[in-house]
Amino acid sequence: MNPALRDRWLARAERSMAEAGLRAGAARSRVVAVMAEDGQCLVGARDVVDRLRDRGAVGSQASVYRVLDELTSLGLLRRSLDDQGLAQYEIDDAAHHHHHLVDEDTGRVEAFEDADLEEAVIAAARRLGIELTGHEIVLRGRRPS
Amino acid sequence: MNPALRDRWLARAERSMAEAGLRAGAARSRVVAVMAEDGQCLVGARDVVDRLRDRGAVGSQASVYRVLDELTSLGLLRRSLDDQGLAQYEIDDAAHHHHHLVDEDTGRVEAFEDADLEEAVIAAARRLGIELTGHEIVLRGRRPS
DNA sequence: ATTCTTGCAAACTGTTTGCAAGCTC
DNA sequence: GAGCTTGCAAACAGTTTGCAAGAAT
Repeated sequence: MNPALRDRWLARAERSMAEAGLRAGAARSRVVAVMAEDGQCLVGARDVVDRLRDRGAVGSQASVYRVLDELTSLGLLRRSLDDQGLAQYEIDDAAHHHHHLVDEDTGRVEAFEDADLEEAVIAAARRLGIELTGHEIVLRGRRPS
Repeated sequence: MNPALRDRWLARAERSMAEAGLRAGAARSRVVAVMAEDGQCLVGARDVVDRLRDRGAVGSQASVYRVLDELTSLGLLRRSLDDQGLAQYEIDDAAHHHHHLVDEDTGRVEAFEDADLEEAVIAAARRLGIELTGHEIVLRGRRPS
């Protein structure tokens, strides 16, 4: 977990929520706090629910899902689905552009950045004659032991 | 739709199914036929169901889902999920390695191949120190009009 | 004749929604 | 005090599964 990123995002989140007229209710505050810490790479919506319920911090999963959805609409989170169709979220931060690496052995997902790969994507888009608006890359593999 | 690919896949499908002791029931045959034609790029499971039901070719969606799942287990199809978590399938053919390009305007998905991009992926995996077992790339963009 | 396949309907699971009570500003 | 938030429970949708009737070999 990257503390600088966490704080930057928290600051932005607070600003965005205030601007949108959203109040600091219990569920919302807790979800934001969890995402700032654990949402720097993909977290399952279910995991967020469980983490908050274990702590007794949030009463219902509906609230968690609702807040995650809201934060996504505000551009604070990015939503995706895992292989099984379960919702996952991660912080949406312009300066933290990254892709995902899935370990075939453990199933664990981690983030990576690679400037050359980015350039290759841009070059490919040019060859295809499209104006690129986004892209996602998932690498699957194993770490040699 | 590429007829050569269709025929190659149909032949392989027939062989694999026979080897597995699967019989040529109505539902299975129809699903295979549809996938050979329309499954060269991602098709929604639901679309397959609808297409076959409109034709009166298959009585229940359960059969379609079952067959799609079977074909995936046999390595004949590859399964994924769209943005909304709906199941999608496409032909799994070694010689037809491709990625996907999503048109931001229409939402339509099409396949593309790009050798340089493939190399960039391999190079990135090497830099990351992983043994690559697979990868997926989704490009989003729009075609300049 | 035997075994696989199909269709039906019910079950399942994660996610979403309606509503009344509670809390924030 | 007004109106946003929350929690509960019920609804939802796509997908999966159990089972009895119907085919394929």
